[in-house]
Amino acid sequence: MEKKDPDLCKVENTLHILIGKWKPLIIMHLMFGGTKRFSDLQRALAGITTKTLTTQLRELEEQEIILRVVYPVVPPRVEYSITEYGMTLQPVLHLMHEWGNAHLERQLNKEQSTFNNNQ
Amino acid sequence: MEKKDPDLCKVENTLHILIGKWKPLIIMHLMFGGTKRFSDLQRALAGITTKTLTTQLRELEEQEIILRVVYPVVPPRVEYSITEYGMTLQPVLHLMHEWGNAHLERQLNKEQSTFNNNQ
DNA sequence: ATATAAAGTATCTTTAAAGATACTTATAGG
DNA sequence: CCTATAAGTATCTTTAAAGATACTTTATAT
Repeated sequence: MEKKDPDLCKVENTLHILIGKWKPLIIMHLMFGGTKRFSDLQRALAGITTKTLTTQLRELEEQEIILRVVYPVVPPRVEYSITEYGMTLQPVLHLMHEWGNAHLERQLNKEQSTFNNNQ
Repeated sequence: MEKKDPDLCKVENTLHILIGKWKPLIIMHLMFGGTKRFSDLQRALAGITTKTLTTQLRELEEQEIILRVVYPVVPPRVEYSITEYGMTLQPVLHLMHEWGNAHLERQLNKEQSTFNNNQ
């Protein structure tokens, strides 16, 4: 990027962590809501299936963004939390949030002015 | 995010702009390489098909991230460039690049230590 | 009259992500 | 001994993104 060589672009690395319909939401729930159980997350992410949630959590765990702790009890108890490393994503997510918010407002304004022009 | 309400999370707005196997690369080419013709981009993004390139460019144009200028000549000449608004993505991409780069190095170190442990 | 060039369209096929649904496991409590 | 419970698996189907390939347009140079 500094060398103006897009082949050296590492943006995809970050994108790869974040891509997945539910991943940003999962990360933010754990980042700001603290430790959560599987069923807590499933409740919070209304509409996600167990299979999808499992897949997303396993991928995030593999990347060491989240931690999975299993308590050997019956019925099972599994707790998910953000790792220290996962927390390093916070500034990135924050900036993306800011830009995304501004982008949304821009789009609303655009629609509004289209509406006005059609009056 | 500030209110710790992930439903208000706007990260997806940004992600939506960036998602697409080639979009970050297209944006960065135009952001750092300046105005480019369709065929320039196709050459730069080795392996992309015309259909895919067209789709990605049209979506970015629709979001006003890039500008498409058609010169009415034969054979056609079409130039793509980043918009002023598109340039506002630069800090976001920069941070994503930094994090992605660090993440890559971390993964390489991890592999290295696995290798050492297996010696 | 024909071939060429740039920037696409139009279709069809492949692949990957996500969703729906049913099943499993092991034990504590009634 | 039967049931309920949490955290999943296992399969199958749907949907969306991307890729492959062939075709189109039209003024100009040959």
